[in-house]
Amino acid sequence: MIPGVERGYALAEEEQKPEGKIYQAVLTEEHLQQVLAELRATHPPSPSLYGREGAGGEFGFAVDTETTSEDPMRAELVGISLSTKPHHGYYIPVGHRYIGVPQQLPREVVIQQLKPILEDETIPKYGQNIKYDLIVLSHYGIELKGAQFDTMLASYILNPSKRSHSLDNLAEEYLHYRTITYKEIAGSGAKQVTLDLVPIEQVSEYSCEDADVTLQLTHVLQPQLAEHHLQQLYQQVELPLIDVLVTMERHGVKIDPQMMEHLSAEFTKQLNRIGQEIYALAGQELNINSPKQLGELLFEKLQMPFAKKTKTGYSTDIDVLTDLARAGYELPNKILEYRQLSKLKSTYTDALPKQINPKTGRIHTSYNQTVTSTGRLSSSDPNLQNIPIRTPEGRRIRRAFIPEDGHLLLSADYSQIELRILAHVTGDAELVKAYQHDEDIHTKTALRLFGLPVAEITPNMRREAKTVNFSVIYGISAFSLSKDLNIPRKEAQRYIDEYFALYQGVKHYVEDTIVLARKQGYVTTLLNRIRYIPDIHSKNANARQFAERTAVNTPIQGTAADMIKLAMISIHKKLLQAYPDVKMLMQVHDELVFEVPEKRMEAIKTFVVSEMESVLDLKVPIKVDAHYGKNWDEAH
DNA sequence: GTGGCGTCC
DNA sequence: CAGAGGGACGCCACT
Repeated sequence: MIPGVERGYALAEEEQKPEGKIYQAVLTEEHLQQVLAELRATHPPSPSLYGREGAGGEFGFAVDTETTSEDPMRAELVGISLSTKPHHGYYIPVGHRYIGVPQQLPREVVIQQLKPILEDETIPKYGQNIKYDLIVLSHYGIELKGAQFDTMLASYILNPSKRSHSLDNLAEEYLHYRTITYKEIAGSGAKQVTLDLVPIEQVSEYSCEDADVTLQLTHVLQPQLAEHHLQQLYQQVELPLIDVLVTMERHGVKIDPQMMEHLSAEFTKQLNRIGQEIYALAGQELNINSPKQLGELLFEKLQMPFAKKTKTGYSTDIDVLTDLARAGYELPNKILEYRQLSKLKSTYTDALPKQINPKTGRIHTSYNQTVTSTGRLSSSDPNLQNIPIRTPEGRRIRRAFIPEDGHLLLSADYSQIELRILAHVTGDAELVKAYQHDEDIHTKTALRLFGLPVAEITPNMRREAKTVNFSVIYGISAFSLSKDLNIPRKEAQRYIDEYFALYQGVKHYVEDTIVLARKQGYVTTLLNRIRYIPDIHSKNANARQFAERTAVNTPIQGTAADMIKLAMISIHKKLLQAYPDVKMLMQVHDELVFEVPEKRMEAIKTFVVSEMESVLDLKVPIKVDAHYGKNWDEAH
């Protein structure tokens, strides 16, 4: 704790909340009716005000749910807090269950009474990470509508690179107010308990404060969005995306746990076999999963030449082991094989079945909308955006992702989306022309790199050109490209030079973007998503170059993120109306996966492709590939 | 909790 | 001369 600053109190004298009972626990029917009347009274006076820009915060109320779990798909409702004006809050406990708990209003009654207000779209609601509350409330028959402001999303849109957008941090930053933390009322570590076991008086103070702070933050953040011209991105993209993500997360995806178990058993056998081979070659037993022990074995006991070091010792990563294998050593290959299987088993075939929700029998990832600096989504618990696909063993894991009976999986992915956006953003004549004429961009680059006619371009030349095409987006160096392609550094540099000689618009874009980032301190995407690049002025050359690559990459990656978000929103709205039995299941950055009734597949496929391709009008055509099948692997 | 490593786009 | 690829999440070992 910071000396002199007690939790729950303002940091500065003038910021202190007024004295008096302003946070109230609601325990009687009479009190509840009073609260409901107050909530209804927050209705905007005229329908024309609803949804009007700038109306946020003037009417409506903040809402927050307290539950027994961080995972909304497993959470049970403990209480609901509401705030209609700053420094005021109500907490309605419905699920506390400790010895000596006072009489609470029956949950069913509270739900039934709150439902019409929470579902009234014309009454604005404010929340912090309101996606969570939407999912929890849905399990009690409430489809919250009118969610007009999410403070976490607003903070993210204002500055996506911040490490945290938690309410505690937002309160401190924007209100200079230190909130009661979750740990302070629930404990931490082994002593942590769920909120249903914490006294109502304590949870009431905590929860009312959260609703209160959320309301206050809405007043502060809403004008800031307007100032930074971020309202459109917020209203047109991030806010409507919440409903899409809620639907996806709630529905979940089906996996075949038996198939996973079978794979795990098979991997175990192979791991044992390869492990024995490794021990034999090593002349000792060791923990192959320990980079430390592995480094000591390879570079001390066996005296292999070490290529690079980490902060803590020898590096034993895939590059190092591959180089050693190329040099003729047998052991590194075995270790690589072991590593791959070990990864697949521990991260996927062992872990995924444990994530099956017992109530739904499906896997419900969490899509986080406020993590990445570029505007992409991330996925966790479990992460469904890094399911293997490259190797045959990996693809077997994808085969365990299956549709509901009578359905098929449809996968639709943007073809070369970042290169197409590069063409649009840079306006490069050659790139634009190539895409407008539907040419093979990798072959086109290969023609230049190798100075040969089309007929003489080998698949390997095209592959190398493909690597160059993609590497440019990331701002790769000749050093890394040479390692990637296993070619001399000079040759790699020649590739890069030839690339920029052909695509001069890209060269100019790279230069101009760095200059612009220096001048304004940030870069933006097509939809005006912003990312600050403070290190662009760093005197540390490394940090500065990193910042320059970031500045160049972010508008590309971020615009691709904008595009697929728009597509998700559009598809969601139209699907809900026309085909409610079609479900969007997953997003993997440039891919959307759907669960589709077999009979409807052809129509849906055509619809999805058309929506994804047309959601933004760029200088170049956008192409989407779509496939379907009985599992996620087949759908590729 | 941190670092190394590996999976994805 | 060192460091030299954008964005994520999760598992394991080790401290």
